[in-house]
Amino acid sequence: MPTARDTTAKSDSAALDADPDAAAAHFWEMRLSPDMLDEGQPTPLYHQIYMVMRSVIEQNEVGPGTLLPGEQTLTRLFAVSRITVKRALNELAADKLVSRHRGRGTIVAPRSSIPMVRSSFDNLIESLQEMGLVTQIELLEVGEVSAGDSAAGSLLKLPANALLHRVVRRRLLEGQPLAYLITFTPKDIAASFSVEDVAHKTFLALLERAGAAPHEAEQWITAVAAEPQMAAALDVSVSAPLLKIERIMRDASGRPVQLSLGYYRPDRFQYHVRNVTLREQRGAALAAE
Amino acid sequence: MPTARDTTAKSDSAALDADPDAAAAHFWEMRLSPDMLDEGQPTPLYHQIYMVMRSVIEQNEVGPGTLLPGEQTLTRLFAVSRITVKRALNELAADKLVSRHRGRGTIVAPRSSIPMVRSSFDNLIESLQEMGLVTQIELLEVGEVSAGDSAAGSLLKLPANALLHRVVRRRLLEGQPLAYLITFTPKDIAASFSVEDVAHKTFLALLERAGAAPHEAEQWITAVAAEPQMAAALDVSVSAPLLKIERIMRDASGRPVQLSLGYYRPDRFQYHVRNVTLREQRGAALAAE
DNA sequence: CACTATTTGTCCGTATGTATG
DNA sequence: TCATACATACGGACAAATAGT
Repeated sequence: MPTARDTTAKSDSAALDADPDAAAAHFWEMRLSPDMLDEGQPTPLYHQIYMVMRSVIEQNEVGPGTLLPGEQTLTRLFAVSRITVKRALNELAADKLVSRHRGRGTIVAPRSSIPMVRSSFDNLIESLQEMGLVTQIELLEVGEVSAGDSAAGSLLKLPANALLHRVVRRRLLEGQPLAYLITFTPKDIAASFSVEDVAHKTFLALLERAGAAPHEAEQWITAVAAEPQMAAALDVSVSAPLLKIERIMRDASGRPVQLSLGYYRPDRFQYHVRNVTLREQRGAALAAE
Repeated sequence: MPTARDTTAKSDSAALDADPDAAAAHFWEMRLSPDMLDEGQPTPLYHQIYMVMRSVIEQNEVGPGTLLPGEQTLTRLFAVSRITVKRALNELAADKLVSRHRGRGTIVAPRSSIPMVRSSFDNLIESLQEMGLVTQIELLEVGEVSAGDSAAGSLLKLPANALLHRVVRRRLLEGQPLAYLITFTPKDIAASFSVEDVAHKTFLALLERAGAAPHEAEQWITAVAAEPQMAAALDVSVSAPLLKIERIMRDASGRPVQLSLGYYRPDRFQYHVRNVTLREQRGAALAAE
């Protein structure tokens, strides 16, 4: 992780320890290469380079203030023309990820520093406050849909002519968009929910009041590209990656009482699993093989 | 799901039930629209259309034998020129997802039916076989990196001059790309790993042999956009959403013994969590509020 | 202060790819 | 299929700003 003027920078090579600039150069030589790009892809080269550089910055491989290699150097490292490199760097600048100045170079911009939520579902009682208090809810839509018109109907195991209570909300973290949440509840359970209720009370409380207290839950976690609607609500670009958490909650009798679809900004929310025990962890290890 | 000559086709509208062709037309009218394309994106329009149609086919929204709308119709639905639609359909044909015949139209090809893996880490001993036997591993890279040159070093809590054993692999499911896996192991633990070992044995076995049997694991799950390299390996386009699972494994003494970064195709892998108990589930419910 | 090396900005001409009608 | 327009990518050239000598 080379920093612009960091005389304490270390490296594996003793020769590089003395010279921080050489250490930084070594870092980029190792990190960037022409085979990170693919001519066969329909995506333009400048955007592929943009993706690589953005990843380096967002994954904190280089810190704010770091001087990126010059256009000439990147031209050599990626084996493309200078115009192509320039365009990639300009896209980074347009996204405020770097700042560019003639004669000075391209410098990694300071972090926006919006805190990240790490939701762990094995000890969430503690992070409950972090999650519940620092974040706000915005009610976007309330309405009804036919079970037959929505994939939610079959997941909740309802006949096609049944009605579903549908709520769309947005969760904010420190005033910044965090998640886009769609909740489906069977009409008979949601009959007593008023708009006021939905806007101000938790669904957990409402479900308990309706005599449909959740007893178990099942979740599927995956990644999706942001569709225009949620992209606008979450202030990301269309097709940006989002973490999707689909959850079905059932009551003590096993009847599905709620389906929720949550779309989370990955830069502000991570799903955390810890203390995987040995038995599970053997599975986890195998899955990573 | 309209099928070419399926008189039993159903729809939410009674009027459409009588005419299967009208029902199919209605399906496509609802499913496709110009909003699904983004002129502002660097990805060419023909490829965006290709992605949309491929998704429709691979998600089983239409079955094999289904007649796709003609080029004229797609030209209208997507609001692009006929040549652009033609190119998208030709790419689908090149991928053997459809067959095209003059005068007949474009027909969805029989399924290769790539199953989806649902990795649940609470009962993985059973799906262990599913995961271990049905999938294959390809070794892409083996090498060493300096801890200081990689973010992995600090995560494994190693000094900057320490060495890391780095392995890049690809996991295939039924011959199709499933995951791109990068594994970092401290050099002292990995000293006994040969290339043969890495290519044919599980890391779990190798770690146990090296006296660094994993005892606990911690995971972070998030979504990222595919970089060019992993996009090529996973056969997705650059910037496609991928599920990222970062995992640190520690031995009984708490020392980190391995860091693995897994990038999974969301259409072939989902992280599944079930049987969330009441205490956890109250937290889960709140997080979704 | 000038001089120089470095770095980004701008412009040209050309070839190919993308998209329209 | 053709003609047209714009985007992408290349190589090259020169100008303008910056930092160090």
